[in-house]
Amino acid sequence: MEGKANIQDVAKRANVSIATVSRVINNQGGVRKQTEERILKAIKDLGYIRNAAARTMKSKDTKTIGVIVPDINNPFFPSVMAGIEQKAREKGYFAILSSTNESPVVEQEILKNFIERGVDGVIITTANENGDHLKQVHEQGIPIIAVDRSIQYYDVDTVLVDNVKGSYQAVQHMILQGHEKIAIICGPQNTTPGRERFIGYKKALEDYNLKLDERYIFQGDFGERSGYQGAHQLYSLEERPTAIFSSNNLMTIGCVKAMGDLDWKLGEEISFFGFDDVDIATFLNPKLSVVSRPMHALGELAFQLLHERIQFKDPVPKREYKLSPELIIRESCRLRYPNNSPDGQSLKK
Amino acid sequence: MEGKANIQDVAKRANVSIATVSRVINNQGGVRKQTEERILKAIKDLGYIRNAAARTMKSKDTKTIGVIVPDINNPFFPSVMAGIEQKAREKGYFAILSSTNESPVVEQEILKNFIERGVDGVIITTANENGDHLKQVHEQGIPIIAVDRSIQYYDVDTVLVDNVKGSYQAVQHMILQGHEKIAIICGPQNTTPGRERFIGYKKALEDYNLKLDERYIFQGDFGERSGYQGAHQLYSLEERPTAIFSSNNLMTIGCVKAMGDLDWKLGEEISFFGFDDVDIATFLNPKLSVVSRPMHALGELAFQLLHERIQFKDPVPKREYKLSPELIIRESCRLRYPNNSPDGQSLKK
DNA sequence: TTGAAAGCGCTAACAA
DNA sequence: TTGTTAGCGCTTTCAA
Repeated sequence: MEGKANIQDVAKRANVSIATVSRVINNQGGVRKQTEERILKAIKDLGYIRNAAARTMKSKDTKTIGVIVPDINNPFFPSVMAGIEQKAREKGYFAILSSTNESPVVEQEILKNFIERGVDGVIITTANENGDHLKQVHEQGIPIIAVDRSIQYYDVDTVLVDNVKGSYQAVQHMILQGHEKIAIICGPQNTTPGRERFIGYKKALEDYNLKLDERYIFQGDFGERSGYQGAHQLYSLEERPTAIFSSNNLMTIGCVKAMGDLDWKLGEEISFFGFDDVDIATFLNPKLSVVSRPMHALGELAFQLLHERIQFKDPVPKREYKLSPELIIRESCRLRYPNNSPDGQSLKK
Repeated sequence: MEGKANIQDVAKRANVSIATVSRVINNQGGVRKQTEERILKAIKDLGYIRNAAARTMKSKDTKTIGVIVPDINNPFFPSVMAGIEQKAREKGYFAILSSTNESPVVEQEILKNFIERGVDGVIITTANENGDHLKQVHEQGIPIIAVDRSIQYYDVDTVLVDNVKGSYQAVQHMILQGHEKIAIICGPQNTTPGRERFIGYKKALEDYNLKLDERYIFQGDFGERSGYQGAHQLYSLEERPTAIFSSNNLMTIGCVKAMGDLDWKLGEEISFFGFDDVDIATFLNPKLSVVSRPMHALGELAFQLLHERIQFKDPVPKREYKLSPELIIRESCRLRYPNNSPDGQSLKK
């Protein structure tokens, strides 16, 4: 049947009022079995599909949540999104996904669009942690969950990975392997993960009485290219580091690429630890040691929190979750002084 | 200001009628400058954001397109999506993205949801090429563009990669390198790429008078695991192939992993060519030769076609585009008989 | 240049 | 168990 039938058409064809049709559509009961069947048949015959816009105008909620990520090409985000989507579908919600390309302007637009569409909630990894632009969302009474990056200027439920812990442990591992000249390729310091991973790095050095050396700190932007540049810069140092910690997946890839180009022997001349597991990790020789994040779980938890907020509008205080990352020790971080100091004992605090 | 202002509130505050406010919101002109400014101020003061649902009810179009992919974790799709999104944003459209996990049932649901929401068009890589489930969309007069996988039972604009050509050239390359026992790890034969890449493989063998050998054909499902299994199976053969062609990125990864585990020396004992470029390609030694697809362009073109369909509703006949893949010859396919037949001359047709 | 008013398709309160 | 009806917030004639 030609589409575009509306509730009127169905009512007419089934010889009932639109109210009755509405009852059937929404499974509200209170309709005689016989009538219901007639209506169901009419719906099928007409190929009727209810108009969400009209429905939303009355009932307010849309059963839709908006999801915003900064970079859809970073495999981390599709994984998180998959987690969100799965849980959302289970609860009868529908997720609409958007990527900002790290542009706060685009993020603004998307957010506005989300409000226009009346999403019931928003899950966001923001391109602008300042958070001013989220105020409008908040004012509309739309709950927000921050994932992976927190929001500064007001309280939002937040789901993070314990970045400090992850990078601390990674750097600690390097130290215990005897490394002292440990470089870091940082992420942007205006992002939670960028900042926190740097903090973990500094803390580990401090705890083991290694002093921070500016030369070994490279400011990257979480992009592959900056990882590549970072490795180059560190290689050009007169006194090269013996180990490098990379703050995320893409920079790890760039970094390892550079090492190949520079013929900087991974595992021999330069040890390595990366935040985020990557496809290439197990294909390299030596295999990359990494800090791995529970991406799917991150997404699931985010939706769960959002769902609670949507259902119980009461102003529960802000909640913050930190999921633990997992250290995956493979082969790229080798003992620094195989003869002198087999396990770095002398360095223990 | 507390949100949820509507056009009424704005009108009241600006001392005009809602019609005038509407004119300003939609930039229709015909409003005195002074009045417009008053209205703009009211909008700002009230934090007014127009209600898309109400708007849609009148004006029909939503400036929204729906995008469906089968597997958001396959990096191919995020790239395509990025292409779509970019073009869409340029034209003032908003893309809502969904992943089906290769489930036709989920795809159905999503499609229905898209119709309910009144999307202006759909771009889809279907999990069910049969296409019956798309009829309802078609009947609503919503244009559809198929990407990467075609639709069988009725005419839809389609954007594909020239799979036959790509795999033909890859296999041809292997043949010219002197290989005769060339295995293929196939994709599902009920998908366009799966079928077509197999066809290219067969055609190349035929053209060079090599006969098809059942033992060298492994049926995979485009997932990493099946690539892994494929390599294992081929390795277990009494008479092993000397070269393998893998039909997509994920299976390539699985395949190479297996080779590592089996200590099947890539490039020496076994040559390799894969469809789709992958991150790991240039990190392996030897580097992987691959057929690369123009993913971003695929997405851009898809949106462009869709946009045309949305604007000019006239029934233009179905169009089908095939973008050419690119052969990236790196190192994983080596000469088979370095002494006897240096460049495969004797095999030329 | 502005305003009044008729719906768009639906839900839900109230009536029967 | 079913029907009548009043909006939801907006766009868009038509009139002024």
